[in-house]
Amino acid sequence: MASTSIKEVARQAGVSIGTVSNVLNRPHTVAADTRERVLAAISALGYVRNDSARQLRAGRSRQIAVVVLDVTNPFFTDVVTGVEDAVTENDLMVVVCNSGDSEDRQLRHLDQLEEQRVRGVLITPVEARPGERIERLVERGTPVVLVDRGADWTNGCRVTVDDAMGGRLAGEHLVASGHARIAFVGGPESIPQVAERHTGVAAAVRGKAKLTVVRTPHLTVTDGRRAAAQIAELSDERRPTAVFCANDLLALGVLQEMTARGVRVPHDIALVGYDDITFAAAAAVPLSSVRQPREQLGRTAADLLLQEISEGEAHVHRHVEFQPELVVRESSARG
Amino acid sequence: MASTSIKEVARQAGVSIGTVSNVLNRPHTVAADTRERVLAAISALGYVRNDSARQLRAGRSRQIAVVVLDVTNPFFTDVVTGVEDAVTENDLMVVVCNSGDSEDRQLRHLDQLEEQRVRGVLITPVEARPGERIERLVERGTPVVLVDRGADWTNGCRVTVDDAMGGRLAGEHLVASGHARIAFVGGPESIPQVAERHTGVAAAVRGKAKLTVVRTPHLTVTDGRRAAAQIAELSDERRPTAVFCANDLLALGVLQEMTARGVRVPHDIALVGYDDITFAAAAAVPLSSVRQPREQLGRTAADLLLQEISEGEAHVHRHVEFQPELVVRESSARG
DNA sequence: CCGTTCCGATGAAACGTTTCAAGAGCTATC
DNA sequence: GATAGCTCTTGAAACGTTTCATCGGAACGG
Repeated sequence: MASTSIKEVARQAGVSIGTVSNVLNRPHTVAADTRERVLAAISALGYVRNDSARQLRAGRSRQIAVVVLDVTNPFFTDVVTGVEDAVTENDLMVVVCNSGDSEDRQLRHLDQLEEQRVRGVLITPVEARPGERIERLVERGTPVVLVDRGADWTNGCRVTVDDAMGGRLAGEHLVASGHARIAFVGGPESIPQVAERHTGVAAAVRGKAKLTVVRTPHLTVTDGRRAAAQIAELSDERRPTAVFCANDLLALGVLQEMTARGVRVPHDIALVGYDDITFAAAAAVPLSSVRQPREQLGRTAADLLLQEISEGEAHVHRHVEFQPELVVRESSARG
Repeated sequence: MASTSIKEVARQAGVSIGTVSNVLNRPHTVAADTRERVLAAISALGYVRNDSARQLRAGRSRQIAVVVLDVTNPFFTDVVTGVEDAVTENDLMVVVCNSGDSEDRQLRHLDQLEEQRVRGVLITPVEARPGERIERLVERGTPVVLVDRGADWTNGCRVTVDDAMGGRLAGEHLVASGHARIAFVGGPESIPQVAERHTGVAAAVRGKAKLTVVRTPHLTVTDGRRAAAQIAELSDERRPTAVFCANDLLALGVLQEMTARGVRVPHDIALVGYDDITFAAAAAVPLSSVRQPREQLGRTAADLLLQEISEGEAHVHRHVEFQPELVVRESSARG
């Protein structure tokens, strides 16, 4: 309980505390028998290093932080997995913080993290672009890498996925499949990702098919069902023969509502989602979807951070953009 | 970059460091104008408290850790959310560690956490019951609460969900719906949860219906499809009219395969899953499922830990068991 | 036998807080 | 005008490491 310190280890082993420290940090500089004695004392006393003291002396911690928007969102948990992969070799530790989409909690986490002198921060900020708090963090010398956020931010590295390209891929696929009337389901446009995906599909379709837009208040299954109901009620000659949704939840909702109404997917209407969540492949009709390299996003973000940490002043910020990939499944197979 | 210390704040404000510390920790004991001066200096210099020094002095940290089996599993992320809810009021911080089902990583995390002198640990250990490392942690005075693990462990608090009861609920529901031949799909039995759910359904069904067991190597959608194929190929008089799956992924697989084979759910075969993951309600045929109070599990675990922390020696370990709840949806509606 | 070199161990300083006994300066009381 | 009792501030010690200059002694060369 009363945690034993290096001092007691030293006494027990009959050496000075400097020697114990050497055993811990530079074992080769210590004579073999002394080392043995110290190690014996350590395990006899159940000594555990005190990281606070260590950090205090070192002036910095050995942790990097990932601040995610929402731990319950598979996108972010996959990113975290990628980060952990990249970091494990270095003797750094990853701490995961959840802002839960609350600016207040994000703030509290950043305060805490700065007090802990973390070596760096990977963050998808609640706001579309990093606010004053994050800028201050950077200014004071903590490297920050932005994940999937912050167009035209230049004070740090960024990793993003090309959402316009994702929209384009979906659009091109549907046009190539011969669809002349296509709907884009998604919203609100204030989410940059949604707007970009829209832009992308619009560009791909332009001049080749008619694009209808169905706005949704959010990106949920329920909103998808509502949008599908709207679409299903259009007259035959106006009803699109293909739907591209801004994410998979919407697409699942669309699928569900269409099935309930006897509209067959893909026979009567083709369907493409976005994100390729685990359940896309497992849906009643396996869902075509645009996949983002989530783990790689995390891995790369972590690599950039590690580079910035090791390069110090010499570091030049970089922006890495990933290309998404279209996964074609039954829901958009040529009927 | 060179983080400013309390000392420079003191100099800038023309007071002693003790006074600065007082402004930070007991503002009311400091004269108003002095306080103002100090606060001005703090913001002018961009001073950020050094948590390591603080902790070193205090002898303990202000963090509690949650070590989860798998961050990408929605079960655990919901538990984490519950923990965060419970902890926010206290000025403790939650750090999330992911053992990724690897004993090695779990070990590394526990070592790190102990060096950091965390106040307590919430953990679902990789092993079925806490191993030597966890016992040592407890012995040395770090409170540990086990989440959904560790039958008959007495060295700390535990929270669990009554899996046998979950199985029983599903079984009773299906029997009450008039099914005479029921299948249990799941495996491996070495997972305590699977075995308990099996026991529960067996008890509920005994004497009222015939229970067939279809073993699966894992708990995935693919395994569910395979199991469904086996079931679909039985002769009409032997084929069960209802299936209870050990988790929702299996159930989704079963649903998919049945649909593909033209077997209608629930008309030809009823289906009940376990976990009530988000996508259970969003499946092509909304899935009946046994729901576990995931967030509450986390909240309660955190509460127990906080109690143990505050009660100290006087603390008596407790075991809280939650009852799951059956959510009936279309997949098991009376045909 | 002396000077040099090398190996290993030592002791003290430093990191940035918090805490607490003690002191300084006032006011109120007698 | 001395005493006591305030309020506010101070200075020093302590927390447990790491680091680094220093030192003792052995080995070695001349």
